[in-house]
Amino acid sequence: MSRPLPDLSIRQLEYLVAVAGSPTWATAAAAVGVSPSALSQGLAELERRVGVPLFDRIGRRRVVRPGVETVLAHARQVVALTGDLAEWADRTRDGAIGRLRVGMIDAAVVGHFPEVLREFRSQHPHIDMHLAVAPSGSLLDGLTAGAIDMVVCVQPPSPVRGIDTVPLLVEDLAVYGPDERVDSPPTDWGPWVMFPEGSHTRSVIVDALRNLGSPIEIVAESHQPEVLRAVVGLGLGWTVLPVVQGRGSGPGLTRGRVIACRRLVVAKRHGAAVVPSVDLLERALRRDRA
Amino acid sequence: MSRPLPDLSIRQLEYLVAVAGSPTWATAAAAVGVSPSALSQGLAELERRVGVPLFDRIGRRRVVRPGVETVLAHARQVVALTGDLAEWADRTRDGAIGRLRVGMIDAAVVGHFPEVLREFRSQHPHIDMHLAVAPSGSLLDGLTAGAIDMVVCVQPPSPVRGIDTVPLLVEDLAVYGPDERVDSPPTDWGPWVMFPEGSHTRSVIVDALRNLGSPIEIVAESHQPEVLRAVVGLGLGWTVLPVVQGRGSGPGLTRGRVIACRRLVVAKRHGAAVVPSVDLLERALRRDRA
DNA sequence: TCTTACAGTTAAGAAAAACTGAACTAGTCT
DNA sequence: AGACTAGTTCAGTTTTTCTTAACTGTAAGA
Repeated sequence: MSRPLPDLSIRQLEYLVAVAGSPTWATAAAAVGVSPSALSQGLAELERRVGVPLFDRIGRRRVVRPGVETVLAHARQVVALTGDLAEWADRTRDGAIGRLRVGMIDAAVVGHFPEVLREFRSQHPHIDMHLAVAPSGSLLDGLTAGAIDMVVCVQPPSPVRGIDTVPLLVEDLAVYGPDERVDSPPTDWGPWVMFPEGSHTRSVIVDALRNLGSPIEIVAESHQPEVLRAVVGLGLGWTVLPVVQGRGSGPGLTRGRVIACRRLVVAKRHGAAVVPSVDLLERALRRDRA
Repeated sequence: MSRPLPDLSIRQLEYLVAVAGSPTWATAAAAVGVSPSALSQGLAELERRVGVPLFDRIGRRRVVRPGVETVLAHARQVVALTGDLAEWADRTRDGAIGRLRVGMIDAAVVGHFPEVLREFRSQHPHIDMHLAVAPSGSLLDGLTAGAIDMVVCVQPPSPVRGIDTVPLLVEDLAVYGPDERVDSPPTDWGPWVMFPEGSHTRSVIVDALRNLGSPIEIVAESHQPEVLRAVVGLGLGWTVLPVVQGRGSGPGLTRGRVIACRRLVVAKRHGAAVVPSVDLLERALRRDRA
């Protein structure tokens, strides 16, 4: 049943609406901002394409025939819908509305950017924003799968296919131990309580410790810094944490030297279109860093 | 508020709908019957005009972004509306539906074309038909005013500005008198009961009588032939009627010679578009005459 | 009746848009 | 690696649409 649709242009439908609402075609032409000739030709073309006579000549002017309200109604409706779409596009383009699926690691959410996120939320209430907090690896999985539009995570040890990363900030990783032994030489450190195997941060840490000559014995693992801190507090071992998550020292938790740093990046799908709302958030994050 | 609307073409919206419903753009291109290249360029243009990114690249294929359902919904709606319009146009074009405002003089309705009208009505039940029955003069007024699309009436004595007439049929006008005196010489005829001043038929009749040398004294007037016949039956005078309306002779009503003829014409506004439903009726009338 | 003004159309040419086929780029599959 | 394939870009052609200018037909004054 899909015979070729008449290829009416929005422009022509606009002409028709304008003509129906103007005393004379010349004024209608002025209203839509074209020459009377263009209007005349455009409407002739519209009439030809619809294949049904649309106008009557009355004296020296032409009027929309009674009996073609169907067409006129169609024109009005399409023009109105297009107007709505244009408005939607305008607002979407400057980020006033839109959909935003972000993934961030915990440190970014609670450590670095809580204020940025709060402010973004209040300044763009019409952006439909979802925030996924998870380890870098699963965030990047979500990104490739298309469930997330933008990720703030630890720079992957090796580039990931289909994902572009841009540096965002560098943060220090410090040793945390149960007491002042944290100031002893690295060879005396440990055992360790650490992020699980596969964690980007863990690979950074393990590399650094190896370089320092520290023995690497791991007695507990968790993705949650709070858990790691607590375990250290129980005296079961040492850990290495981003300083934003170490919160200085405390009872049973003493901060030692900075032994490495990890790079947080903004990751997006390779070739992903620039979406205003996403772009807006990324700018906000970078602005905060500066 | 009337910033220029984006000039989206129906065609481009069709592309979008096709792409959303096809596994691959190539198949979508085939579905709408254009080359993949055309589809690609068309959609790129659409995206440019809307001003908002519409697609994501996933692997080597492109998919409609989540978040632009707004645009997709708009496209679907407009395409559907256009389909409806196309269907309406098809049916209107071959006269299956439409609006039809006809004016006819009484003789045409009850004398010449009752069968044609009845059949037309039953064969085209979806044509919204209105029939106005009135004297020729007021029908033509209605025609110029645009209230009527087509008129069957007596040919006006002189051409009417803005109205085109095409002959339809010629009918005889006969003298009717109270008794066999109708066969006497014209100089003995009368007095007359006649259509009112201004009637086209009356001017035809008066001309004919004058040529025959009959005295023209008018004692009663009516637009209604039944009334004229009745008045003649009462013995108040003579009349001249189209033979279809004299219905032969009767008590107190004797038919005499044919003294003139009047031309019925089909009248339309000058420059009026050919509307299928109107055209259809006119053809039916002419077919009946042949 | 002649002139003038006006509403809309037609004509000619320029500019923009859309299409096709061919060459090309970049993921995917084997 | 090599063949394949989805989609894009390019070049050239056709189609559409616009502008200006000349033209037709109607209305309105003088």
